[in-house]
This record gives sequence, C-alpha cells and structure tokens, in this order.
Amino acid sequence: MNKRRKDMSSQILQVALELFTRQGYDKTSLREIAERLEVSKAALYYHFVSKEEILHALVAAIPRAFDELVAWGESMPRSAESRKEILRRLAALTSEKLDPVLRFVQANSTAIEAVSGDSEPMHEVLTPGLRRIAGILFDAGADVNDQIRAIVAVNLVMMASHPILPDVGLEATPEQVSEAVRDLALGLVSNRSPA
Amino acid sequence: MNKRRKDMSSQILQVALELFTRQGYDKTSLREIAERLEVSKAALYYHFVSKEEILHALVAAIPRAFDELVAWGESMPRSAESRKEILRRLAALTSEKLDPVLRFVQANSTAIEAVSGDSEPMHEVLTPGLRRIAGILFDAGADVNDQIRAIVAVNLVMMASHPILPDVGLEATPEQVSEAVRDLALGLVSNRSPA
DNA sequence: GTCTATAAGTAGATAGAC
DNA sequence: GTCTATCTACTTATAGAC
Repeated sequence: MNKRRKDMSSQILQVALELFTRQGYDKTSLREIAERLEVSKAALYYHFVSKEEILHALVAAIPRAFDELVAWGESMPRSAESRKEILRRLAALTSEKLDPVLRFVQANSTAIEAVSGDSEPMHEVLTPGLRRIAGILFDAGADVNDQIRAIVAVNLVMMASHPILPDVGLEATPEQVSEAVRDLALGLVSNRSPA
Repeated sequence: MNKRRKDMSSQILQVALELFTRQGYDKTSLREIAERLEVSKAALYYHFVSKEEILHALVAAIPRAFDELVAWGESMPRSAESRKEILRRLAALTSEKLDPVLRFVQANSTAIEAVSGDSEPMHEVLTPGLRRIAGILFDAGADVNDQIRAIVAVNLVMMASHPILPDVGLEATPEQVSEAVRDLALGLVSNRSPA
C-alpha cells in the first residue's frame, strides 16, 4: 500500500487521459501506462477488458456533463438573459471541468472515430449534446436566422475554450482572445435578428 | 505501365494523405499504402527514407501557401477593404486548396507534434503563418483592441472552414453556419474599434 | 525502380501461479 | 488483484536480387 491509491481503475483513467492527450492514443502503450502506475501490464486487464474500453470510459464523461446543462437550460424561461447564462455555463464547463477531456478528444479524434461502439458511433460524443444546447437557445419555430445565430454562438464558445490558433504572440493574450470570442457569442443570442 | 502513374512520389503522397486523414497516421501502415498503389512495401522506401518523411512532405505545403498570401497582403495598402479581401482569400485558401491538408493536420495533431524536425518543431506549421496573416490585418502601432479583433477574425475564418460542430442538424446547413461565421470575421476588420 | 525475404522490435492480449 | 511468461500479430525498415 504505497501511497494511497484510492481506486486503481480511476488511477488508470487519470494516467491514460494524460498520456493519450500528450502523445496520442496509438502512440501510448499499455506498458507505458502500467509503468507509470508501477504495476504490471496484465494488471490493467483486470480492470479493463481492452485498451479500447479505457477510451470509452474516458469519453463517457462528456454526454453526462452536457445532459446536466441541457436539463438546467430547459427548466429556465426562454429569454435573452437565460440564453446568455446558458452560454456562460457552457463556457465554464468546456474551459474548466471538461477541458482535459475535450483536449483529449480533439487530440484523438481519428482514434475515437475508428471505434465502432455497440451502440452509436463513438465520435458522436460531442455533436448530440452541442446540438441540444443549441436547440434551447432559440424559441420553438424561430426563423432560420436565429437558429444560425444560436449554432454559431455554440461554435464560438467551444472555440474560445479550445482555439485553433491558441498562442497568438503579438500583444493580445490567449485569455483576451477567448474573452472576445465569448463576447461575440453572447451578442449573438442577446437580441433577436432584425428580420 | 498500368494506368498512367505520372510520378510515384506524388501518388504515394496522395494516398497517404487520404488514409492518414481517414484512419490516422499511426493506424495507417506502409503495407496498406503500398497495396492501394499495387506496389510492394519496399518500393515506398525508394521514394521516402521513412514513414515520417511522408508526414513532413505532406505538411510542407501549408507554409508555402501562407507565404504567398502574406506576400500578397503586404503589397496592398492597408484599408478596411484590403483587410476584408485578405480574410476572403484566407477563407478560400483554407476551405479549398488547403482543405484536405488542414483536415489531415487536425486529425493527426499529436502524431505531428511527436515529430522533432531538424529545424523547428513541426506542430508549428500553422501558427507562424496565421500569426503573420493576423499581423497584416492592423496598422503598425494599432491598439490592443484592434489586434484582438484581427486575431479573432483569423480564428473565425479558420473555424468556418473546419468547424468544431460541423453537422448541425436543425434547419441551418453547415454552409449557412460557415457563411455566418465568415461574416462575423469580416465585420471585425471592417471598422476601427470605437475606443 | 521495384521486387522477395527477412530482420528486429513492439503492440495488445491471455494463461496460470500466487 | 497482481504477478511472470508467453502468444500472435502486426509494424518499420533493410539487404540484396533483378
């Protein structure tokens, strides 16, 4: 009982998340994960039937988190302020709690797509949740323009947390850029489209 | 001489680009590429000294394309209209000519980062070019707000071509969403920030 | 330029002892 | 639950013939 290792399964997931994100799923071997935990490779197989199952377990956190946000959003009256609050919570969620997992997903999109889960294709862990969030950002029967603005807003918030061009140099810090993108998103849902 | 195979090297690159994008760099073996071209695995090694060199060759197209755009942009007088035209050309470039390579880069970011090129780290194929493009989107000594707007605009254009949430469902088509994001980007560089 | 044959290594996964 | 030992199936890469 060196150190306190709580639960081996969650420790495996933690190390796997870190290594998969940094080196990629394929380039990370079970041997490497085992060495970091100072156990044998075979020990991992007691907790997970395959390397792929580790992938599944890591990704499973995402739909759960989105479900919570959607449930909260649906309980709110539809207004400009509640729409902005939904986006703010989405921003907080994706840039804090979900941030490591989302980095992992982005870094391993092809590995994730290659998996053919029993249920639905696993690369669709993000889209359904984001679509539902976009769906509560406009009223039923809203015109297409408002729908587009909602979808764009969701895209912007996601991009603010995980930008394509993160390290910008110049004088603007990444934080300032993210903030500016989030402001754009909030603006898109704060008023209805002027016909 | 079955079919006309122009140049074996470029055919290898073409097949590699397709397979790397779809399956990932690590999950694509040289055997698979060779089979698709109906040659032996060893034949590939006549044209490229290693699998990694294929990766390098594919990525090399990006800085070249950006260099052209920057050169053109620097030759223009700085004005709202020229800034918009730079963004339009960036959008065209990233959504047409560079589109396959950028998809490839996004799908294999970790594999690319893992490579330690002789010169600079190879995962920095995108950032320097984008930074330079952002740099010609505001005047020398512009205030930080204008710099932020320029950087955000570049990010938006990139995102419009390769969105995080591409398949939106609802009533808005992906094309409409991309167009809306590009319009946002153009708006950001069309007027100076109001203090 | 392209081939066959093979080297040398590593991966994921299993068997069975403790 | 964790171990050692092992199996099978690849992989990248090279040697040398044609």
